[in-house]
Amino acid sequence: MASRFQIAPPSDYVLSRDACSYGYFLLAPNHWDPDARALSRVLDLEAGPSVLRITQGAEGGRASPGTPLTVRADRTLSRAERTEASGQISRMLRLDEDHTVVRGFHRVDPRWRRSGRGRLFRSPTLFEDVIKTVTSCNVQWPSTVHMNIRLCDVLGRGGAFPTPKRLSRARASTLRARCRVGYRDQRIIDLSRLFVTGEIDEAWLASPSTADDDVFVFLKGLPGIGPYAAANIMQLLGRYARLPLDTESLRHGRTVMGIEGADATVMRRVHEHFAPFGSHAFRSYWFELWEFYEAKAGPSETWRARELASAFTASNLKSVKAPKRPRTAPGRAAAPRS
DNA sequence: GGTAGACCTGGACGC
DNA sequence: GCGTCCAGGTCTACC
Repeated sequence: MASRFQIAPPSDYVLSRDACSYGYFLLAPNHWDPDARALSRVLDLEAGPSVLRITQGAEGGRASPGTPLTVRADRTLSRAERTEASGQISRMLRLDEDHTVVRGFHRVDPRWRRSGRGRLFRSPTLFEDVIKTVTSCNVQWPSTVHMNIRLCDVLGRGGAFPTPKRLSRARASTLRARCRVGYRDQRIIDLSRLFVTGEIDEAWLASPSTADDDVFVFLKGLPGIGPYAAANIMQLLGRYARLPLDTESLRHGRTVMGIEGADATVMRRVHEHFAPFGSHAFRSYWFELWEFYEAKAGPSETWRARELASAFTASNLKSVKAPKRPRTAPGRAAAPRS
């Protein structure tokens, strides 16, 4: 018999808004159903994989903020498995960030107060976040989508994302030939081994007593992790002060912010622009980018992964004009959302 | 410390 | 359908 249980989210939580807030919600094994407003994925739990489906209120309807999340599993889960699943779902949906955290962000950047945006989707585990970040480097979005589908199909139990143990035992040739990860093959295996041996310590990385700079230096020393990937993993850890600047930042700087000049100049000015947002810098930066993507492809809660993949190639993005919105620095009046 | 080139895949384009 | 070019971040060798 299937299991069903509920999770109480923060009082301002809206699943369709807060889950559809970062590209990883479109990457396997995650599946967002825009019609039902439901997030499904396989979790590799103690007794084996289980397909979980998360909804808020009536399927397909608009739930009011804070409505309990309903989780349905395709098999009976033990009490321990329900606890395990709840913990992973909480991490994925950032249920640890209550309304006071989001309000704090809106005080610094009031542009997002009306929509309520503030939380960013991530993976159920740090390991999955790190590997997904590696698959997003040096490729365009469709390749990232395909690499994650193949990793789950080839190496995940029952379609789940592969565990560190399984990936650490994989052959580089399998990763390259069947998962199409290219030169990332050995780096992914090496990263997985570091998780298995405990040399990557999530508790230390996530601890408020660990300085951002120390985390950044540590991450940058990992195989396959450079400055961009390290900064991205930091935001996935909930450390939002540093920006993962990449070619998308250049495009945003030029087309949306109107910055001219050489790449290094644009990068520096993008960094300077968001620095005043302090510990919320990445949120401000990201929701500007997200608004641009929504101007191109419609509201993110309507996106379908496979249809969307082709829309997010560099050539397509370059051809789209940015939404018009006055840029706002911290403390200034909020611009109305279009 | 800064720079150039290799790494690999898949999309775009020309024929 | 095939071949070529290009985009993308990290790593290594070299200056």
